[in-house]
Amino acid sequence: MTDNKFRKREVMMRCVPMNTLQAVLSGKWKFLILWYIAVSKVQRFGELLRRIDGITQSTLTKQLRELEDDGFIHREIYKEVPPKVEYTLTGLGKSFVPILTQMMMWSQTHLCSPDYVSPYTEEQIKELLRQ
Amino acid sequence: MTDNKFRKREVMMRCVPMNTLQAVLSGKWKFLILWYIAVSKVQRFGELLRRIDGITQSTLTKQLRELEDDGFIHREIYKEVPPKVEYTLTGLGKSFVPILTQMMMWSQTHLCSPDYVSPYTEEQIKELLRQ
DNA sequence: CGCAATAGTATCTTTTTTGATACTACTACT
DNA sequence: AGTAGTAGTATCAAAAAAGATACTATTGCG
Repeated sequence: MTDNKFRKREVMMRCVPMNTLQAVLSGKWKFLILWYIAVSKVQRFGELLRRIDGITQSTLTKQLRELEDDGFIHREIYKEVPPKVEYTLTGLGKSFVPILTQMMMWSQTHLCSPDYVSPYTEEQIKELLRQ
Repeated sequence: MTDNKFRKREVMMRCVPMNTLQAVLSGKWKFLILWYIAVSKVQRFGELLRRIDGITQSTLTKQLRELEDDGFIHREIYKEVPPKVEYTLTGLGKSFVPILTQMMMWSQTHLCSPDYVSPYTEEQIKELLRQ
């Protein structure tokens, strides 16, 4: 699976940037999943399922497949028992992290209550903005 | 309608930033609508309908109402015949424009074909990043 | 009078997305 | 032999989102 395979190829060809982005990352979970993978770098399926509040197993599976098909994440299967699968960001995925980080920060200051305390350290943020 | 009225208040109270943002701006059209309003600053209903490819009138109405309820846009009704309604960004909406702009630019370089030519001038981009 | 123009609303239907539930495979451990 | 643990799949159901269609109001114009 390379960074150049997209589910919605037609959209990409005559690309209108916002339309394409919207087509690829719309839905209820995509940003959240990318964010959780970005923050902890490597994620196993079960851990994502536990962390992302409210998502079901089948939905998570589908969303991860789509993100993989669209080139945002890589799925590494370890031939172990019990099974182990790790999800990591691809180059494309990593390049999107600074935007996710800014979205998180924007939401923090504009949507969350004023006394909200960020769970992320400044160093963490800096790193997320860099990658 | 102020910047502090949200459709999904419960989400905001115990705010987990990415969750809240996702809850408020998910769906197939929100980013696109905000983007079109941001780029041309003031928009009439019919113009948005013509510009946003594939959206239907009833869907556009619904999405605009939600964006209004969530404090991103302002709806100005002119008591004229035929009717005239203009949509503009609120303070909250404007504060989100730099992120939209970066999303657009990211999509341009990472999703669109390499020979894609941006329809936006550098000055326009600069201004969009500032506001 | 009949029509155009604009921004809708009100219903109903379809499509898409998400969820619930049950099931599988493999191995180690008790 | 039965159970736990992981990452699923398969099927069906429900909910949410989006779309189609018909309708409204107002006024100026021919």
